[in-house]
Amino acid sequence: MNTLSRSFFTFLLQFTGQKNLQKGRALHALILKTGLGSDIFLANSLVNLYAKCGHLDEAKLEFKEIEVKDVVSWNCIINGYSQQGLGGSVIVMELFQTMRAENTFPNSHTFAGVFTAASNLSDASFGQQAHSLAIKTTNCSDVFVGSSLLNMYCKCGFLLEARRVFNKMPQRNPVSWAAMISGYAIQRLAVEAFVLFKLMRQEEDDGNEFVLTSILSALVLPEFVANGKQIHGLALKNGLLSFVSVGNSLVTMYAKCRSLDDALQAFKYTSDKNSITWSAIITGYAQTGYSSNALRIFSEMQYAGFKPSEFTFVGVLSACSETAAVREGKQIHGYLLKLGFESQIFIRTSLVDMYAKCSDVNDARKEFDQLKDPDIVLWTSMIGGYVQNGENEEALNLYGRMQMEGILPNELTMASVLKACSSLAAFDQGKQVHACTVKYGFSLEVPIGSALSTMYAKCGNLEDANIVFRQMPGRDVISWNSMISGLSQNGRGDEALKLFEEMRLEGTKPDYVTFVNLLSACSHMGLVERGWVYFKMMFDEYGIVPTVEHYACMVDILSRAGKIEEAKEFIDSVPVDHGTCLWRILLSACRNYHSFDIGAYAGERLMELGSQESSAYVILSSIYTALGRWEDVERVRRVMRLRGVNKEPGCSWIEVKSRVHVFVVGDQVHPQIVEIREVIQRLMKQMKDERYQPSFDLLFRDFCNMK
DNA sequence: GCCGCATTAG
Repeated sequence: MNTLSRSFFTFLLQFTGQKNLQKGRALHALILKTGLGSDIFLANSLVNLYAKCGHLDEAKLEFKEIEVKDVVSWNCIINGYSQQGLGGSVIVMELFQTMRAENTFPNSHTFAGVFTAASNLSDASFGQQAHSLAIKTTNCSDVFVGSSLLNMYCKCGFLLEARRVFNKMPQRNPVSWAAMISGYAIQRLAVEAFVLFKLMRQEEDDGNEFVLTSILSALVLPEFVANGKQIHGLALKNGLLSFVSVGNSLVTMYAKCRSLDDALQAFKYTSDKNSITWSAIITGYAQTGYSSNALRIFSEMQYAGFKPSEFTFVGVLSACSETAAVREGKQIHGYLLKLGFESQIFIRTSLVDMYAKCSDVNDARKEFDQLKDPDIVLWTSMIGGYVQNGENEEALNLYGRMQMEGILPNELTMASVLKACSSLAAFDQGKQVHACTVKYGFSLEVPIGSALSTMYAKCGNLEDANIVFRQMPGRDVISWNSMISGLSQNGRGDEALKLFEEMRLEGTKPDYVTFVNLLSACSHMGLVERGWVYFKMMFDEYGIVPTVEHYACMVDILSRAGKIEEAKEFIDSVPVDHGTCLWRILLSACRNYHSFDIGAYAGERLMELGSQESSAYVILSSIYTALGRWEDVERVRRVMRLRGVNKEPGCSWIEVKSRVHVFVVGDQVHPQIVEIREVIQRLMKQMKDERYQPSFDLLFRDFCNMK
């Protein structure tokens, strides 16, 4: 009897290790036939067999059959469920309570499973309760208990607690090191992770494939690429490159460090590629701006016979977003429908994002509306989509609906909503959103801080913009840019230029937007020389190649200062294709300075280029009127009619008590139009009384008449 | 004689 039981047991162990359910079942039948089913060792091992094969229902059935359960019976069922992730871990909590209620004392094996369940659930209070019980009843210096415990604290975000457990461990194995390092990696603490990795190498060995993937996942910024290469070398030396997980982590690491050539090499040398390998290189290219490479590799992947996963689709869809490749995007949309991925929430989010970035905000909304319970990322994507497409009112409407449905925003939601407020100059609403950011406990880090200071600046409240800007714990180039442009746009150019000097002192490298802001500040203040200084500094000191925007600012600076001739020569020297915008600026300046000859020249260039802007034709014809060249006046007006150019009506808006009031030229429909007229009359009278001379010269009059 | 810990992709 004893010998039979022992040999059954040996086979059960073997089949469990092989996860061979078929042979296991046959053996199970044999055990019942021979009447050995009540042997506790065999009964526990049967529970374990079904649990390890993922058949938890059968495991549970066998577990219930055991009349006198011992701690191992409980351990087998608990650990079976804890390996099933989130769903199983909930059941572990119940099982653990029942076990204690039935007065079975947990041991170190139990706690290992319980801590794993708590980490799956990110349930720190469950984990801590179990921890205090473990201290009282179990030998906590066990390496399995220690590793699962510190992993639980890492996954719950208690890094210091995790480190305390880690430090106290009398012995550590690669699992402990991997868990602790990935704890730092999750919190983006690359330096701490790497320091710990070095400590491991000093103390013990080189780690295994799990340790290497953990440390690689921490190295996500270009400044860590050298560390990443060190790990790569170590993996090569220790023969760990044969693990596909290591290859995948290397590809991801190089891509995140923006070393795409290295990422491609790592990809090529990963011999046993899986779908993750392909997704990693595709996402890498997509996120570093090499969208066409991403799409090319996506088709190679299918050619190589790999089925794309949901993660692959997220990567290729983001590649389509970046290049606004709506045709490819729609094809990929069709493909993922065929594979049945459309109900996955982050696929839906990528689709919304793709359509919104392709300026197809209606299709984006269609995708958004198809999901019953959008999560916060999806809400944010849709709201951000509206903002990107200038549909700021829609963005605020949707945000209102989101609040009504009781969904809590995240930092990115708030940044988008603030941007909508900025564009609408919706001051009251902006302040309310500011209050919400405080209520939800968001700090003034990028992007909220910059969005807030931009909002205040765009609404004309520079003092509050500055307060927010000064309180930001860290400022990036975008924060500086938004404050500089806020000052410049509100007529405080001198402060904008001072702030730029402060930015340089603080060591933040300006980008091309900074220089657009600086040049536009110079233009408002009439600082021609200073403008030239910045224009030259941009390339000479920072290597930024000027774009049409910068050339436009220079033309503006020169022509506002009345240097019309110099502006014309400057435009003729511009080495890039600038379309109509530079001539357009010069033409306006010629109107103001009555430089009719150069004005006529600029206007003719605009007509040649087929300008669709009515004002260009209007000014040109008024210049010819002033010069008495009636045939040319007639010719300009004929071309204008022929091309069907219409004057866009002027439009302005203001927010009063959370309502936006829009006015169009010649507006008669505003409900308070009578009162508004009275105020205008009063202002006109006051203006006259104070002897202000409005400019009503010949050219402006003509401009008004042509409406 | 049975049971336990970790990694990569948005």
